[in-house]
Amino acid sequence: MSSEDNQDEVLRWVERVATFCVEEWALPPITGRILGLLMICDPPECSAGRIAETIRASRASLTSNMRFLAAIGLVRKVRVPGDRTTYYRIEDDAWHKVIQRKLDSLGAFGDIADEGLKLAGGNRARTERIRAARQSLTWLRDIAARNPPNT
Amino acid sequence: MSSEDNQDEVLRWVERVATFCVEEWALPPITGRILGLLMICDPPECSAGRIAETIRASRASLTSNMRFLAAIGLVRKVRVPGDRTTYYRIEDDAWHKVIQRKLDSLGAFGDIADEGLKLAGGNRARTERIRAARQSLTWLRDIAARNPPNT
DNA sequence: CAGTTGTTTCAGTCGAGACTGAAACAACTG
DNA sequence: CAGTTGTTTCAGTCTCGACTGAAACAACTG
Repeated sequence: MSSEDNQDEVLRWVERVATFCVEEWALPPITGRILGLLMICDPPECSAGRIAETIRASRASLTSNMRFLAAIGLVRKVRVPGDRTTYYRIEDDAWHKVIQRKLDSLGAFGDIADEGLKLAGGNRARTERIRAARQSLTWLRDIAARNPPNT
Repeated sequence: MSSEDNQDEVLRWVERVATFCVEEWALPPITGRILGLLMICDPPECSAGRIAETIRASRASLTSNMRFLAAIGLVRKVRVPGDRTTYYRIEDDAWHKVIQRKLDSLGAFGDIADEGLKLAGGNRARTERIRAARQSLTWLRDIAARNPPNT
């Protein structure tokens, strides 16, 4: 079923995911490939060694990337008794977390904007630009808060 | 009013905006500084030369950065008759555009996810991860479409 | 214990691209 | 025309950090 023919296609798909991660979120290429592969690999758990050879990356690179991905909570370590290998699995809510984090960062920018308003003083023309920015930022954050995802 | 005392504070604020742009959107530092300055400068229009000296960047860098910012529609060129200088002004909807673009890119990822589902075939455990990702992505895009900003 | 298998660390390479200075260019003035 | 002021181009530098290979390490087995 998941024959070798398929493998090429899967790799191409992984690469598309990686490209997206690189361009939109400025992640390193290998990090993107890992995420892509972990999204579609079968079974869902995969060892660092296996990932490394599949995406043609060094094990050293895998180590540091997996540590990073685990640290930010996108990937989980899975250890199996009687097996030396550490397996990794993408978190079910990985992409939700990514998006949520982006939304939170908009909130942080809102704070910066607020202080900018203070700095600009009462000057209407000067505060208007910042106010417009702040408005757009809070807009998205607020509707996200008001329309929680149907889990 | 906007005295020299203020200048330092403004520059610090600009730097905070720049840092945000660099960390969250992976823009080059100078690009971030330009955006920050254009948000708060008085008057709202500012020449490349003036920006350059304010944020301590070369004119060459300003040229390429302004071209980039104009190309993606965040900044507008303003020319005044009888004045050789080209002025720049941040677009009123600059940040709205930035956010909108990010939302659109999520749609693009949705397409990638769809093709991933085909690749993964009927295998339930395999499609579930992709489905979850797709779900989170479309969630935000959809509520954004349903709750247009109050312009 | 030696042997096997997997992981981590570390020093170093390498490429990308942000940034600059200087020179060329353009658009005006008197 | 020469002079002034602003802009753009271009070649080159320089920093950053992603990535790797090799060696050290860890956890097991017989």
